[in-house]
Amino acid sequence: MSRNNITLKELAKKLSVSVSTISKALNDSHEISDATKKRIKIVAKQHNYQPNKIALNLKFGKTNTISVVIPSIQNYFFSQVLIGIENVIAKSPYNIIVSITSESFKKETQIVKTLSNGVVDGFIIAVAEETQTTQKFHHFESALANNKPVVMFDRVVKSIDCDKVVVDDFESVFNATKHLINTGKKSIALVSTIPNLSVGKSRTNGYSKALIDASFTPLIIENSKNTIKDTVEKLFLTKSIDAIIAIDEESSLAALKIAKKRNLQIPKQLTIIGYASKKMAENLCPELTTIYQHGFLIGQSCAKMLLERLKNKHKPIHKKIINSTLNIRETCL
Amino acid sequence: MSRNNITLKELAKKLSVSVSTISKALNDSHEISDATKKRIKIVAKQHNYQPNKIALNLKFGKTNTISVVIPSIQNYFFSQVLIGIENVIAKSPYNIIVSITSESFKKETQIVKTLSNGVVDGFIIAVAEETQTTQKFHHFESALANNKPVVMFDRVVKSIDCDKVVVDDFESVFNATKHLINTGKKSIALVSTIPNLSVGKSRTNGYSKALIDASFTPLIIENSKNTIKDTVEKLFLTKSIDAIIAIDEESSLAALKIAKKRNLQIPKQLTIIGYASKKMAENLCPELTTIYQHGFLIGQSCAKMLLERLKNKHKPIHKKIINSTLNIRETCL
DNA sequence: TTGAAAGCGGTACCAC
DNA sequence: GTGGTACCGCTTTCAA
Repeated sequence: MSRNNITLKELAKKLSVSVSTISKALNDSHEISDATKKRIKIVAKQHNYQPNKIALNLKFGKTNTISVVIPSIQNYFFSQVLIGIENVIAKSPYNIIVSITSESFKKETQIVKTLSNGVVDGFIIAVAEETQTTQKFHHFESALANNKPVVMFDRVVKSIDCDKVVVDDFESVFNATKHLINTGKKSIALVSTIPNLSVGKSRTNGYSKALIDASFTPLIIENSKNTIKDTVEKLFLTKSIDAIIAIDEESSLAALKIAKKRNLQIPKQLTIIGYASKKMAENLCPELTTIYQHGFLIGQSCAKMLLERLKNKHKPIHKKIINSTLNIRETCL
Repeated sequence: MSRNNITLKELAKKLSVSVSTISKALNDSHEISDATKKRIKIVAKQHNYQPNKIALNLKFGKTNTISVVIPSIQNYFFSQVLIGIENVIAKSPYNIIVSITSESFKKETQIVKTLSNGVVDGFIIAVAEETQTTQKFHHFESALANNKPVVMFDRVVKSIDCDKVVVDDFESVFNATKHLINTGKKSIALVSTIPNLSVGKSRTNGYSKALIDASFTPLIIENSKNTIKDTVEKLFLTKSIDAIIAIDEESSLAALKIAKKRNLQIPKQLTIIGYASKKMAENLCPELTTIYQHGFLIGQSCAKMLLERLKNKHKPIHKKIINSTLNIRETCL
């Protein structure tokens, strides 16, 4: 295990020429004679010279790196988005660094503040749950003030003036609920473990609106991921339900699991529409009807928007909406 | 949207003191009077001064950042490991940047080479599939030569002399197969979509050894993720099988799906042992018996090893083995 | 065609 | 207690 990379200075000494000559030669400047270029390049290769990125970053005040900040990596949606971002950025001169907040406000602020100070050129962010509950957004303002553009997706902050890519959460759940009503369901419950998230609220609102429009009373079951199964079990004991909208993966799995445990016939006695990855949905039994959010597309859009913004800081702020689709599978007819 | 962060120099001008005074004051040097410190700190806070990380990195020749390179983020195992790494690193002064190779050799070399040049202080890597097939490892050697320690996990390279954390792939599949033999299974097939991976080979070898030890003939079904279902279907048509060992998630899901399609009674007519995330395994029906790899622990071990190595470059190379456990669920008695 | 030197944004040694 | 300056590794302008 040897020392750090060889530097220009060391090469210069070895070759008895100046540092600037080396630099120019390696960058194929016309100022340098072909002979010297050749001589220098050979020695550089011998020593496996690689320019120090950090020095370049400092020199040019940019790093060609963008930061992707997501609350969790265990979440199929966020990993889909990440792949979409990757897909676009890989074709650009930029690199990605991914950070995970674990839904923590403190981690999020720390990450954003650290990376703002010269480490990255811009951000793609889905806001942590804790940040959405505390409603403290100073770190985003500071990044923007610092000339680091931000693109928010899915979990966005209304009051922050930046590019955004969002899902039609309200509409998609509204439509799904209407679909259930139209197929004759009389008692539709909503199950959620994400009441604190903006997306959870929008989805719940969409559900409520559809029910109220049809003169039904909303029945909203909210609880933590740990206790949601028990809560669903209680629901079945106390109410007679013929359909469930589960607005996150945990809720969806809990609803299906408990329904099966109680030997309910699906979808005959109970219809379920939920959220889950394609892989999960297709391997459950019965296969789960889902509201599919096109994470890959969302990621692509975020990346494109950020690249645009990095090119042109002054174009107007844009908010893009990506529509979800209802993927009908066995739990729903 | 204003300019970049304010610099020490600009602060110095505003306050009519020297740059060094500002720097010392903000770093609470005893050389500076309390009055001046106060004055400077107030103005610094007003202007939201944050030291430029890149300048510090260049100055000190280290970045307090470590790179985690994984082949895929869609893979439950790698995300488990990532959480484990996060868990340890979060308590250290280091930051993590995550990069995804998508199993591509080219991406992997690009990532490692780019980050080696001053961007990170060390690596935690699971080698890409393509790298394992091409058997080109120069980028790792170059990182090590560059004084950037590397910890490999799961997908490791024998010939590279670095710290490693591996799973007992051979033994765990050997034991699982023996378990099946001991419970009276006569015709045990192995299904795989990862014949090119070192871990796939080890698992398959473990299976073969157990069968041969018991004087059975191995029956190995290998194919791509896209076509594995068809291959399994053919298997059922041509052979009479009473147990399957599926050594990756795709294979496991395919085996279960096709078995159900053919109305085989599980585990009565067909026993299945596979690989899958806990969440997936518990929500399949019947629930899947899995070989569980303790990804979180593996991640923690990797992180601890790298931190140790960064502290002490000269301690002997270490290879740690994390044993898997067989999580018995409904597909196996 | 080559080299000297300034500068990117900090820190720290050494004078004063 | 405060300020000047060299240095980290590189690029680039300007002079030779």
